[in-house]
Amino acid sequence: MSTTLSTSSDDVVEVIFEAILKNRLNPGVKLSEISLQEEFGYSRSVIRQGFDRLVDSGVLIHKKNQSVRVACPTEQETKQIFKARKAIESGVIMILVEKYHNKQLDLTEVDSLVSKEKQLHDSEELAKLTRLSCDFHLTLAELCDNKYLVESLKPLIPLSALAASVYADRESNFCSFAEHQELIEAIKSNNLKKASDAINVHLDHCVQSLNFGVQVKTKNSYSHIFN
Amino acid sequence: MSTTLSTSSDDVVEVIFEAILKNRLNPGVKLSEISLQEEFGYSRSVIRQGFDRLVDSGVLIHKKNQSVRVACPTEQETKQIFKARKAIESGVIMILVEKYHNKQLDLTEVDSLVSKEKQLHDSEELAKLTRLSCDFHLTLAELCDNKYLVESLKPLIPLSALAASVYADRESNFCSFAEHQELIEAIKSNNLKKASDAINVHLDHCVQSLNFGVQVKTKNSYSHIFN
DNA sequence: ACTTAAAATATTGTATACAATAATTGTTAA
DNA sequence: TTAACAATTATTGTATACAATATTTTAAGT
Repeated sequence: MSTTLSTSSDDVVEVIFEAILKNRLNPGVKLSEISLQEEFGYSRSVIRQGFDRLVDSGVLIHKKNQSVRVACPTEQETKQIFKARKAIESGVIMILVEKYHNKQLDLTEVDSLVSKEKQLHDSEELAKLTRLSCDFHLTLAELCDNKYLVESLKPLIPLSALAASVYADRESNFCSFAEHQELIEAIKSNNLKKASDAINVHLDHCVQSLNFGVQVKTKNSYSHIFN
Repeated sequence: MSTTLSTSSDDVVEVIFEAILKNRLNPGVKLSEISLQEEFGYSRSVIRQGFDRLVDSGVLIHKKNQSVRVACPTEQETKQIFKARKAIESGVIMILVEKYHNKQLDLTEVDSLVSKEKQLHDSEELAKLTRLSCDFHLTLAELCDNKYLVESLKPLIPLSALAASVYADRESNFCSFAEHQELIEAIKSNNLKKASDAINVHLDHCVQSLNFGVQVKTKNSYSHIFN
């Protein structure tokens, strides 16, 4: 839930979210307040405000008297994240089906998102794809016109991206645009059951595509990752 | 999502949540940092950290350069809050039905919560009832063993309590313990459909019991509400 | 070379100072 | 009395200082 009028710490939150979605900030990376002070031009207190909010959402981890670190979801946490997403996003889809049925829903934005995904997929630019597929899920939530639902989902998206950056290998089809397309078609078909199944299957597939056997490796440097 | 090791601002968050659930802090009440400084014994920076987190969750409202205020959900916001809850709590119930079916769920805690609710209802101590019915819903979420789901639901509970304190009149049966009992029975019957319907109907009833015609009145003083 | 311990450095936790802004009070005029 | 405006007070937004804690480096001993 953002403050009614934007404050400086919003920048910090936004930039770090963005860096995670762009795969610039990797799981486990340490972020010290004074270092980022130079990066942002704000004083430590402002940086810290942003950190606190990110810690609250689970995207940063904070142990007392230690620097915050980018979260590195375990296998169990990843499964929890997607279970929570299934709950929230099932609700999102239910609302959207109803809205669509009542002709109160404009899907052109998501349609174009999906076709952009297809383009990037075909041109094999995988780095940017993560970003787009995150946008897809968040945009669906935003179309519900329910800020509480959006705020519930919001932290789970970068967390999912972090999980993917740890456990998804190159050839794994982590968050398939084809399934996004099917989901939209299901909504358009006014078929609640079909749409509901589609989102649940899609999110299950996300988890199934991950390889939890990999050795988790964390990086420590973070220069030039915020622009 | 709490910090891994607890910090001082946790106290602030906890105490304010508590005060709302106990109906001590009413919607619209202004909270200044320096005033609460004396109340808590922490310095302004710590109070502010707590405020920031509560603003993030939507429980406090913050406009730039003005004191934070306890949220006062509008009719539309209240409906959004309960729509979001339906999404999240439907997911909660699905998980619990599965867990119960696999004999991995111990319901004694919620059973005793419901019977306490019944006792309070019979003795007509309505003030404490709000607190218990909030606990009921949060406890169900906690039984899922999914911190993300719990954190999604957590801010919606005090927001619901605030909505109730504005729109529920004395005789309205806002969050009926009888329906809580039915919900638990449905889970125990291993009937997913029945349980899923029960939570949706219950949350719909909560909204329907509210009277949005009332004149919203906000208080301004807040002495002796935190203990 | 390797381990351990101590010293030095860096970073966080909290309090506080000061400027910018909002809220309040007081005064004057109609 | 009431309304409008000015002066005062109170409160927030941000930066910074200092103590407490963690991390890193250095040095000594084996």
